[in-house]
Amino acid sequence: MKRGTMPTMKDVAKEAGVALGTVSKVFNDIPVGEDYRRRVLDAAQKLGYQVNSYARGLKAGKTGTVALILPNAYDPYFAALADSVCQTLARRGCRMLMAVTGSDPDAEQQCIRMVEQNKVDGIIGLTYNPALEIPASIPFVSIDRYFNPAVPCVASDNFGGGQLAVEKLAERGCRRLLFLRIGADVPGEPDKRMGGFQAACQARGLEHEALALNDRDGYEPFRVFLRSHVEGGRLSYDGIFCNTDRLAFYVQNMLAELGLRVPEDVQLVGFDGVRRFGNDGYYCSTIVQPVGQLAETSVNILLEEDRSALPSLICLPVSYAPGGTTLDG
Amino acid sequence: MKRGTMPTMKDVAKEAGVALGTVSKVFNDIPVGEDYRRRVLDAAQKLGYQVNSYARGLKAGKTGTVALILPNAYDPYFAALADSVCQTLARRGCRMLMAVTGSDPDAEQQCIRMVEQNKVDGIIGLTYNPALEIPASIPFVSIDRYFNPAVPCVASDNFGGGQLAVEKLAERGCRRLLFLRIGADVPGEPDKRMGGFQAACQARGLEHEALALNDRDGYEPFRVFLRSHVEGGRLSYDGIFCNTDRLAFYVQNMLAELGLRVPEDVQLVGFDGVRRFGNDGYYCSTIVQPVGQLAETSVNILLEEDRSALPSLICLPVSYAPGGTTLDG
DNA sequence: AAAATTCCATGAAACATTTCACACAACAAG
DNA sequence: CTTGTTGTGTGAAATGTTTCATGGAATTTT
Repeated sequence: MKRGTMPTMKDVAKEAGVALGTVSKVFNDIPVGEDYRRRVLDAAQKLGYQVNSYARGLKAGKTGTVALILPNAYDPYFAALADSVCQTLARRGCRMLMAVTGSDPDAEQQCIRMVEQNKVDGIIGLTYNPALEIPASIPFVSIDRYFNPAVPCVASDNFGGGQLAVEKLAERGCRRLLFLRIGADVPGEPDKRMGGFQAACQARGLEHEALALNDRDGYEPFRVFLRSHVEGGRLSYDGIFCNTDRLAFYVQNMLAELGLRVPEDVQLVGFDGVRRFGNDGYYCSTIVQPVGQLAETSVNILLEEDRSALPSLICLPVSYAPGGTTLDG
Repeated sequence: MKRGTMPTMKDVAKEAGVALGTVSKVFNDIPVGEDYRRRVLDAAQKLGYQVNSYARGLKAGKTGTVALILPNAYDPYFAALADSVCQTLARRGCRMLMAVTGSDPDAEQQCIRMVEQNKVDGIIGLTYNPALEIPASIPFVSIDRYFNPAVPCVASDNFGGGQLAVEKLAERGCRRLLFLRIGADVPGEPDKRMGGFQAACQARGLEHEALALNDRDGYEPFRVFLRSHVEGGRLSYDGIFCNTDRLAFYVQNMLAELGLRVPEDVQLVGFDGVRRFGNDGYYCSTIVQPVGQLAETSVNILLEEDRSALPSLICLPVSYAPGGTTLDG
């Protein structure tokens, strides 16, 4: 072994006085005589040997690296997801390659090509391009967006979350509910929140209305809408369900501007379970997405050995967390 | 080329009717006859060829991947940094491998070994283990923590930030200043915020005091301290500088509990420039860290070809942003 | 026009691993 | 004592690149 370079398996083999293949077996948990195993591990320890995962990847095809493709890493929901995925992968001895797309369809496609080139063992994608070309040669799991039965999709139980929000608001005395939605206009699992809201309202015979807008429209139309529904200092609704915590936050400010008190006059429930400073309180009462489970499930499916019968959609249970914008005991 | 497998350079060479080396040159931007270049690119296009960066990494040593090691990905400052680093690297044609440590010294060391094994081209570390063993074989840039002159460290101008906070508070009429600090007790660049605060107060002849606590103590001691400094409904201080936005947020709540109005009775400045929901308003008036520049600078130093004369510490200018907790015009 | 020089495509070797056919030893069965 | 069987270490081949010494063609020089 030359000085200054990293030791190789060959060096370890020589040091331990065993064959190259034996060293390989030891580092791949292939049964080997206990005495041999010891000798190899001792030699490796002494030389400071570490497997070169690029050489391994070249021959074996497996690289122990998984790519996570996200719109961005700063949005707290995405950040929490990235953190969870990274931890989950580490627990399974894998590394995480991260790529951010800025929600740009072309960038998404390019990211996929980029990480594909890097020979990752799989891709977890949180993408918005409905026409995304998903590589057939490499396992892919989608979060929050369903493509087709052949592409496993992991998501929160968005429909159930919509129902849960209605249930909680109704339990707390609300009778006239409003659903507010903002987001991209590519169809995705999160859109089912509205369906759950409507189904639950109908089942309970509650008055309800919905206003669904696109990101491009901004938040102003909500303000206009709310203002036009105030009569005699009272809002026509006593409960509002927003499709994201961020929207709920804006709405809370708008209501304050209109002189309406939350939660006394209007109760408010958001969605996501986003936390202040990443790990502190909630911004509002909210339907919490099981971020840890989303990560865990995605990774499990991605690394599943038997890929012959994978689920096409998995919905994970959401929960309710009070955050001061509802009348909780 | 066998069906179902990825095409290799050899396949491209055969398809294009050129030699293997020629194909390699084309994909490494090594000058090659224009007609050859065309033929190769056409063939690659036709076959859907992509360089196998593991094979490349094996032979060339360069892998086009950089590792980012962070305590976690959900804290908004870290999340913003991760996002910026990822974007900066993408712009330079590199991928980002991310590892989270949970601020555990052992985990930090293990992360380094893990990514080292992955043959990354460099490591950007945001670590807390002062005794961290930094691999000599691989470029390393530290953010916010200075190890020794041989390890380049990139940080905000924390001292200047402390001064700036005092300056802004003084300009807005504050005369009796308080510095509050919470954090780990490993020494790091962020500790200089206090030095800047004190220097600026002395230079201006302002009354001032400081309370520096450890994470373990929690926030309660601050509450006790503040309460004990209220006399006749007035706080002994009219300006508070907190070493993080998060602390400032807590302090804001504590002040409200004490019946003190912000900013009328007490003005408050935080540090970090952390944004609500990752990209919305600030939590408080704050000293903003230049996250984009931190990322850019770190990457530049990391990928610098000539590693003979690297800076040992680079401080980047911070700025002030009003956030409602100060009396700004 | 011949010689010298430049240019540039060529393809074999090297990189660090995994895999697999092989051989050898040990042991059981006939 | 021979034959068959099992178990396990061995080392060559293969993986897809980059690099570099080589040589042939084109161009310049004398």
